[in-house]
Amino acid sequence: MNINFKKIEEKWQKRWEEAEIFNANPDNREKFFITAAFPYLNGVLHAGHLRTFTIPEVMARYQRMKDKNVLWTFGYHVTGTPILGLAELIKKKDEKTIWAYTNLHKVPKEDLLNLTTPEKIVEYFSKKAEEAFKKAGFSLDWRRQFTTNDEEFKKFIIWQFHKLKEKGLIVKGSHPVRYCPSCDNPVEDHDLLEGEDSTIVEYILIKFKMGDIYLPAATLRPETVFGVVNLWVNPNEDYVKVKVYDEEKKSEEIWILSKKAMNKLIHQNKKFEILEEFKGEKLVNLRAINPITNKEVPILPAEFVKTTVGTGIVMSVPAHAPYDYIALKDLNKLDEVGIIPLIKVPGYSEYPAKDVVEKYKIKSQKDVENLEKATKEVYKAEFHKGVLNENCKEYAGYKVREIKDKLTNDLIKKGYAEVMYEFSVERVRCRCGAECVVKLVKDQWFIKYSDKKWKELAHKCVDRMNFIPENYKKIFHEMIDWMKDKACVRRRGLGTKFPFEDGWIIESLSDSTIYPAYYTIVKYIKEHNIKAEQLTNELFDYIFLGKGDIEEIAKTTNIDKEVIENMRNEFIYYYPVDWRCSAKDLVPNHLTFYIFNHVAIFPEEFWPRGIVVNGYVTIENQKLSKSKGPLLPILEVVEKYGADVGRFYIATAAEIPQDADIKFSTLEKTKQFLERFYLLAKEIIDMKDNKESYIDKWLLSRINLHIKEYKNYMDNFELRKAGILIYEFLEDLRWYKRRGGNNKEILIKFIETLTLLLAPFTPHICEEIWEMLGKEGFVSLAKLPEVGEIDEEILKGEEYLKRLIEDIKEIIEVAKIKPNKIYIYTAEDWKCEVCEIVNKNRDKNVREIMKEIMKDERFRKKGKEISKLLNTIIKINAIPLDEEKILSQNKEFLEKEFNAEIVINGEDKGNKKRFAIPMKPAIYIE
RNA sequence: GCAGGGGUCGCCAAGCCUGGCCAAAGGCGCCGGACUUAAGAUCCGGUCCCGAAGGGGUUCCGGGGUUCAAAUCCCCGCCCCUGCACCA
Repeated sequence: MNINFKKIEEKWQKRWEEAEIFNANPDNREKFFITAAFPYLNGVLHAGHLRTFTIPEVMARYQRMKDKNVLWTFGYHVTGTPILGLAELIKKKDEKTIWAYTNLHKVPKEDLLNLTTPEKIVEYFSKKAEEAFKKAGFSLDWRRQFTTNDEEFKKFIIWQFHKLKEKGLIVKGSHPVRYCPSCDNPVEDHDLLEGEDSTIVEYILIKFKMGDIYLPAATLRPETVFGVVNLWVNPNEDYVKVKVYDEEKKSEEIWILSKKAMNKLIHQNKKFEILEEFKGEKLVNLRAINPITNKEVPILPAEFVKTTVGTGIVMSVPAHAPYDYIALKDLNKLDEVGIIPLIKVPGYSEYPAKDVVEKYKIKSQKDVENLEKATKEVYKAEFHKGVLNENCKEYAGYKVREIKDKLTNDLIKKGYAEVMYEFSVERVRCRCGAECVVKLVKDQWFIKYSDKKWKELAHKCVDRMNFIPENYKKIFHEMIDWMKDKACVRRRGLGTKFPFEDGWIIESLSDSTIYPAYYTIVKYIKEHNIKAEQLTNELFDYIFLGKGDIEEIAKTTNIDKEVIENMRNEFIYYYPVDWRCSAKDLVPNHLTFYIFNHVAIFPEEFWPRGIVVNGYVTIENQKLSKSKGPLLPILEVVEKYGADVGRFYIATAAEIPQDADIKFSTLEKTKQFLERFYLLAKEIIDMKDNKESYIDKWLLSRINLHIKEYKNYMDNFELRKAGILIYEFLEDLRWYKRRGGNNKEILIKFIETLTLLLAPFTPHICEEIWEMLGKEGFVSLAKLPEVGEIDEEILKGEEYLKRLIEDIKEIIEVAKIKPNKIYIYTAEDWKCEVCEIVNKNRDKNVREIMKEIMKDERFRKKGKEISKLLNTIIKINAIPLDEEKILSQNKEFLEKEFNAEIVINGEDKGNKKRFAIPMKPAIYIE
């Protein structure tokens, strides 16, 4: 029973292409614009792409069958550094790269060694991607393809940046990066030997004063500044007195801090001139003034002070920091310097630090293990539940977590404090072996995502958008709140030249935010051979914003007025994007930028309408990896299992938000399933009989019920549920046959429906069957079936029979009887009446239903019995049915099933009749 | 740390929002049967424990609670995964 899927697929792909049926042009139908985040082309399309792209592909086909005018297309992302880096690695014949690309990406070695420039790589992999899309049967409009390195597209990006700049959203500033001083370069995760998962943490330096000298105390808890009773230094470490020049503030000050800290701050916009070097002990017992409280405090020695973190100067807050508390006790100074409570925390005394030191039985500052635990506990409790007390001046009464940011900003604004960046882990090392530092990059260009007004617009957009799954609405709101300014230019890589300063290239996440708009017009640019230099800012203003004088623009750009008008109209027709689909990794970056940039540039009617976020893909429980594998290229799936199999499997392997695990054995099963479907269709088409029977109506009802459910599922992107429904169809067919159904007319309707519903998932095999059914035209363009009559009673009747069969079977098995005669007794009338009352009061709860029943005096007499009955009726969800009629109609069927005589409501054998309940008849077997 | 997702009867995985057709769908695996020369495929049945009458018992990470009724709602705790940006 080998079916040549490959041949079928090629046949239909060719026909689709010849007929150009997926090319989209505006007309008077309702439009549907769906997009997926385009792929980055530093390799072949793999199983992850297959999932993320099959979701919109299936949806595009579904909507097309709902008679929508669907725009569905793709571009390629090529800007940035990875492709550049790949070209260099290939040129160098890097062993690991060669291995990965020949074995995982399946690039023949002779081809691979040729890919020594970014341009060649883009050309090669874009061809491969196109081949993969085509062989997977994607219904794309191929006239709209482009890459982000096309000169025409770059003009679009330049226009976008002008729009942002006009609104004041492109700004210059500095920002911290991980940096290797030895390589003199920022380092990315994969450049690191150690400390890959480190993040950059902001320490606050509170500048204590000693005359005109500052001692910057580094802290993560600036809110405790009100409770400082002394400062700590490490007596054995090296400290320096320095002249500090701040390059940003252009100011000069004298500081004392550890030598190590100075060496770090060199990278953070500061220049130093050493005036004096000494050991920490020299500072001991000097006094310094807290700039916030003006309180003078002594400087004391402590060994726990590390100079690898912070400045080597630490504020001491014994009420809330276990280290400080125990160190003061060690020195026997606690009484002398005092202890100031600041934060009230439920479950702790005035001095939480004291509580935990006692709780963990900490005896000295050398007990680091317990001190860490204690510190964590106090910090957590105080941050989450703590409220600042009256010692905290204007911040009194606020919760720590609410006021912390404001307090910090206030301190900085007033000049009492500065920011110092540190890694979250102690050691971060570059591949070259050198220790990395946090460097503050100067004169960097940013997109000002921190802008409050901008954020408000983004929130407004999110409020109106649809999200699949729904909880992403909340997540996007949070993303918008957390968004900081993003550096938008780089020195290296492919991409658009930054229009406002030479030497920069627009960073690749920033050049891919509003490109779906470009899809709507790129076909005109290609068709009319429009050159990059013709694509002026004024032209884009007109097309996307309706601004400017078209006559003028036509003249200056030398583009036909009509063409410009068409572009404008096509944009208006298809925009906004109805759904944007992506895997969840793009949520905190691309998808959020997508929203931001749309609301900044376009009027409200063109803001995004919806986002679909899908989970990841694993293969036999292994994460995908472009460099280590597994990868499973789309082309390999298509080759080994067939396009339809791959599509159906991946689209239904998991619900959208869940991660999907690809299992080869299940893929194999899917293949068998599709083969069965095809053979079944063939069998039905070849049928000669046309026997009508009672069960026909049941099957029709089931078909209609499934059509209805299918549409509900598909409209909500519940592809897995829609897929499972297809299997239910086959189960229905089994029951239909078992009940003696064999009506060709009905079965043709059955297979026709199934073909239509499967077509978005498995279009090739469906086209083939559609043709076998003698239908005109492509199933891809056919209309979905309407929902016909659903006869609830006949559905319930069959369900009743199924349940009865189950019951009888169970008795036979447990009692180990071989039945000769089966007696079936339906419930007495009064029980059916109760059942009816229950069904009429579905919306009420049990107690209320009981009240309703007890209105009748006859029932009141049977109080106890009724309450039991009521529970059972609810539990088995019984509805009133003419059971006796169903039984007698199907007596023959039951007799055949059990090979025994069936007696309906006959002599009460074994005193069983009294057990009968609506939809659960009593049974006696002999 | 912050945020999000998750822990279900061998495995995978529904259900949870909207409590009661939930001993809990479906698939895989396993066991038995039909078909077949055989294999595969397909079909029928079984797969927590007990049971010679459709029943009973014990289950949905652990512990409390709400309710006539909890896998589902609430509280506390444990464990796992992902993201935290300048990188596509």
